Amino acid sequence: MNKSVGIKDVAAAAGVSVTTVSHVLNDVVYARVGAETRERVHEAARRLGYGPNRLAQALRTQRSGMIGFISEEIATTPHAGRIILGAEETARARGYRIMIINSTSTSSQDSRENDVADLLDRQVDGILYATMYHRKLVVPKNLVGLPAVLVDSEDISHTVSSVIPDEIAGARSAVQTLIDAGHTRIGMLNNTDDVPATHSRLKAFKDTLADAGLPYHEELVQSEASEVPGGHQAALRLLKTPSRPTAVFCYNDRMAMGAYRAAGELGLRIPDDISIVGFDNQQLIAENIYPALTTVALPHYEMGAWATENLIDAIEGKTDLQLFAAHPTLLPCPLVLRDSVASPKHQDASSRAAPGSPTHANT
Amino acid sequence: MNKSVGIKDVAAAAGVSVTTVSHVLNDVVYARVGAETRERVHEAARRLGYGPNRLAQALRTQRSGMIGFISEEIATTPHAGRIILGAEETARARGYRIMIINSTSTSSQDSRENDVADLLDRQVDGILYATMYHRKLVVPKNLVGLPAVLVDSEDISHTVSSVIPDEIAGARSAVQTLIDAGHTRIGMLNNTDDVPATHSRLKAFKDTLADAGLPYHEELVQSEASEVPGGHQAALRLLKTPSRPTAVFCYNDRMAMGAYRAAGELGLRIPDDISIVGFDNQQLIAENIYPALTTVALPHYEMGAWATENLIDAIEGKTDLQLFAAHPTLLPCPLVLRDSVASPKHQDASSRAAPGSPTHANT
DNA sequence: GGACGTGGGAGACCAATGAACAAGTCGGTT
DNA sequence: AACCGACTTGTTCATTGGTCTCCCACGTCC
Repeated sequence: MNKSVGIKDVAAAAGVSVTTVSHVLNDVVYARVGAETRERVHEAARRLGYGPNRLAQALRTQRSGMIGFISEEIATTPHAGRIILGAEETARARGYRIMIINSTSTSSQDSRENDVADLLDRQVDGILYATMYHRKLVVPKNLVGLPAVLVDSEDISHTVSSVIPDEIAGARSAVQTLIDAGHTRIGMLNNTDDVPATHSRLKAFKDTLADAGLPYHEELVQSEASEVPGGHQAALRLLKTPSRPTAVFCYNDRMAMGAYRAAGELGLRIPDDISIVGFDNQQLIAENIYPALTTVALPHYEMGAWATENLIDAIEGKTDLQLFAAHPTLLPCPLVLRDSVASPKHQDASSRAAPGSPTHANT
Repeated sequence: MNKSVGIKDVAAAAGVSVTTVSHVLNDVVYARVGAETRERVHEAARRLGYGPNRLAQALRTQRSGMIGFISEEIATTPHAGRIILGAEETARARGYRIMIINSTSTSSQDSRENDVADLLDRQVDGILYATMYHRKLVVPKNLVGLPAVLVDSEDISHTVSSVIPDEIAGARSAVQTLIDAGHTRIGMLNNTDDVPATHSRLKAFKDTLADAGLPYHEELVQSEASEVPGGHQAALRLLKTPSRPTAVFCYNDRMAMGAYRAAGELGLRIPDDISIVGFDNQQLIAENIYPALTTVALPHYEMGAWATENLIDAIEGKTDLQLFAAHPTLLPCPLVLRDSVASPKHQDASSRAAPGSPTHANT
């Protein structure tokens, strides 16, 4: 096409050397250039529509202004988009761009190392490594020593810094909002996978109950696969216990969706007969089921932003990421209030709605 | 850190010149290098873990191997992830990488041009421009003439090639599946926005009815905002008409979700009393509502892949994108069969389920 | 006439590619 | 015996688009 304009075109147009053009356009402090020459250069650059070739620049300065972003399963979860967005926006604000590589949670350690090497060949200044849910992983070994931050996961050996959601605090606030509404018999629908969230959310559940002086019974926690059918099954078991809880804290929004169905089948209205809170704030679900679900948001955007901000600080020598490596940084999980929580009806806990009685369907 | 190895390190290790290393590593056809030397070079490169500096390479060859991806609202729709994934995977398979820039549908024409210029400064070989839903747009003027493909939108002036979903065929197959199940009174819940999909899906609805010799009545189409509440309202109107349809084609899955709620409230079971088909195949909804929703999938992954494949072909001179510019390329929208469609019960159409009768909740 | 200040340029360098050229070998020719 | 290609095997050098470290020319001042 139209041969793109280079610095030498600007130099010729302004009648100066390329060195001078570089000096004025980069505002080099030690450069001594007359005001009039300066103006000529700027004018010529503007007129020709000059933009520096970032590759040539990168080659010389050893700084590409590019950040590699390795993400597992970019597409399987809407959350990934939020992380990318957080990373992209803060990177851009600081003059960096994001180069994306998609990986899978099942890919071999070798292939992970290749992804890193690949990015390194392209001279990225740093690497963001994101997983699709919070977990502990062994990082590719060529990642250590580099400016790098893990997003939504922890390095099992604690050599790479990382940022994760504060599950405990988030789960506590979810349970607390139930307690604050006056509930004293609260159940939980938990996940069966051995991931950090399963344990932290359960621990937060127990601790919050204990702090409030509320009793905890084994049968109040029912576990199943963390999908809608699992939530449905677990909720059915939970809601059929002799002393039915008046509120349920769900491992995630999908299980909560299953709980909605179970409640509907048992003729229980939400939130009148039973309050429900979820986790994850998957908008498509939480906003759209009826009544809208009160849940805990995962700070995906914020994690992407935090990781990028600190990665760039490290790249620019303003921070030492090693300082963060020992412990993951925790970001708050804010409670999102919607319509699925209410005060329990003050009547004898044994008075149950007759199954099959007229009721609104919960969608 | 460890000074990364360059071609000259390999050259030194193998006892040859850098040119020779370049020649053997790139398998340059006209290079005459002895087999033994070749082996020495390969061995040295392997031993040192050499990988070429892609930036230097790009500078010299005027080909960066990078594709710019401008996406509107990366995070607002899960669909964007599928497009990115399709683009990333096919790009990677061909040795290219994706550089992402997030834009917004509200950003000014100037800012769009800046995004393109930005990518150009970084020497991308081509540009993918994706929107979050199918629409017509005026492209940044510095995009024309470049290797570029629009994903999920059309250039209003038809100068840039693009790929979009085949809405018509997709909608037809949705309606047809209802007809094939034996339905003769079919309603539609449509969107109120003036976007291409609103018109194509309606047209496909009417045409398919006509082709099957089925009558079309105005009151069979109810329009509202294309979200759950809109679907709920529109479905309520539609299902309360004197001659209630036995099947409903919904503009999208969110409206279908609203229809589920309306059906539940009216004591209508899906699919026994009413069959429903959606559009979009938003997995979080379609797979999780009860019963699972039969719907039409939008080929996001495929559009990303097609666009990238053809963009790279154009970059490599194997294709002329101008050939595609006049008409957008249509990709099929496959029907995804789940559980929300059944044959209508063969009884008098006036026998209605009594509202409020015992029923499963539809979640 | 040396020191100093001002305005600007030459040329190396970053890590590669690629066109042109050079050195060594060998068989054949005159 | 000397020379002449032809072939093999590598190397030299310019180039890509910038940045950056000197360096130089010219005035001026004391």
